[in-house]
Amino acid sequence: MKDVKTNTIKKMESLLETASDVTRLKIMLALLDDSLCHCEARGCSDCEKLHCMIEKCVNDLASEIGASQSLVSHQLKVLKDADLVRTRKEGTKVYYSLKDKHIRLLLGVAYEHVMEEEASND
Amino acid sequence: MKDVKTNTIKKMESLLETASDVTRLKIMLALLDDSLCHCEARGCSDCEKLHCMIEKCVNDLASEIGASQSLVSHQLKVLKDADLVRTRKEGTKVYYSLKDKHIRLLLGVAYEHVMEEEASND
DNA sequence: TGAAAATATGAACAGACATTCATATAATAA
DNA sequence: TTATTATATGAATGTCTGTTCATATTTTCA
Repeated sequence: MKDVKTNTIKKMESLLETASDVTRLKIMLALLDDSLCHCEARGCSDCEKLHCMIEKCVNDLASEIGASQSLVSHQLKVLKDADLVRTRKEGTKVYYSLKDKHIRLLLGVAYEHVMEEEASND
Repeated sequence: MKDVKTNTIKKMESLLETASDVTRLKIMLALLDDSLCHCEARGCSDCEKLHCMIEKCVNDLASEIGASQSLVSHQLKVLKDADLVRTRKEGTKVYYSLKDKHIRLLLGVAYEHVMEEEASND
């Protein structure tokens, strides 16, 4: 990890920057929900036991996290442009899901860090 | 991962936000450098094989990443306030090191995501 | 065709933030 | 003490970004 190229660091910044927003985190956590896994039915290839990927449309995400349709759509565009989510169109609806296991890992690491911090002190 | 508390999400945002800056990433990557490990000599307890933790003082970090002393000090304060680094004072010098393995993991996941992305396309 | 549903987009504003410059503080040595 | 080294801090500035509101686009169905 010694000589990391400037361009690589910029891409790391972009990834973390995109992930570091409450609204976008709520969206991604909603897409990380492990209680509603339909991976097998959808033929998902890189499903993991506890961090299973699901997909939800814009309005459902908006009502689930309690934000306006416009805001969610704006932030989904940010997530899409940064390649953190993928889309699937069906009629008038657009279903969003997390891009790959790196994103799930990133959320998992951040989550565990916060949880351990909460458990240890303050 | 279904019902994540608002406060937990805010802490996740704070962690990721703190990590998502080129200058701070350069600093942390400099502290992740695996070629200068002195962990055993320092009695480091949570050292890992390839991601060994080291410590460096402010001026050394500044010259290593090519930034001003003031900027590095400012950003180190941000990292310290967010609990991503720890400090050790020795005379007039202050040595900084990464806080724990979660931070190393976070950097590792972000790094691998970018590297795989670079390898696969664009 | 027109209406309705779902999503996307553009403009605008307020608040936050990274960087620089100058200066202050702390610790050591002479 | 004074000088020097190392680090921290305050103010100022320019830029970026999250959110809202209004509106546009796209698709389906009658």
